[in-house]
Amino acid sequence: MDLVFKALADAGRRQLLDALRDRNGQTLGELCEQLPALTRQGVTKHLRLLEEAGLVVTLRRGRQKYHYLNPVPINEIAERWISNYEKDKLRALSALKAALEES
Amino acid sequence: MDLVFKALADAGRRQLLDALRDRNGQTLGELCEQLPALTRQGVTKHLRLLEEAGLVVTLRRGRQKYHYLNPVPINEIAERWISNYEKDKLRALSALKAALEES
DNA sequence: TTGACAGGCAACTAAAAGGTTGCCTATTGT
DNA sequence: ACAATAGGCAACCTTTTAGTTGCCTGTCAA
Repeated sequence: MDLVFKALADAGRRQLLDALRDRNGQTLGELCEQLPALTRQGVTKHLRLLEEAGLVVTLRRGRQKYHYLNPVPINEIAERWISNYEKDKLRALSALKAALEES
Repeated sequence: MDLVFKALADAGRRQLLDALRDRNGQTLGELCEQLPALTRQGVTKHLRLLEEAGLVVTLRRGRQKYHYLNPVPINEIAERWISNYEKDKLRALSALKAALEES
């Protein structure tokens, strides 16, 4: 769990998660194209952390490595924090927000 | 939003949030008792980050400072990640499963 | 009004994290 | 077979972050 929070703490890694959300199963090279600010090795490091945190699952095939988003740990965060922290109030809040946006 | 992730990345800060969840409105001194591993100044630093992230709201009265948990940013995380990721969750999982089974 | 209590500020140290360069391995296509 | 492609590993540098110590400010109560 600690690893998940650490992994989410970096903007570059969140960007990688976003990239995988937009298109799942990308290779390292493809992901690098979407983070031009970093070198390939930099991206590799981020992906390793994401993988260790269980947020990304990889599949090596031939000389490419495909990366897949695993949403389960994020879901677990929600379970922990949201359910603990005034779930009722928040439900009321988002209900109110939805109601307001509806009109 | 970046600050929220950074703030949540540290185990000590999450511990502080837990302490406030268990009993809201604690003073710095009270919070220090629950983190005996840290000095008062260390706890102060953590609380400042939590406050900057909007996760904790404070109220100074006399010589004490009361700390209150603000669950809204955590809810926003959930809104962002869960709603986005949850939506794709089944698709991602089945894509992953299909990819794994293909080989 | 003075001492004790609650907390704040600043400088410093140590450890961790982000990022790079350079080189190595394995796979694929010609 | 060999050149090109996809990625991995390790050493290194730099910045950030966690934590400390030391001292200062404001408030309350005797």
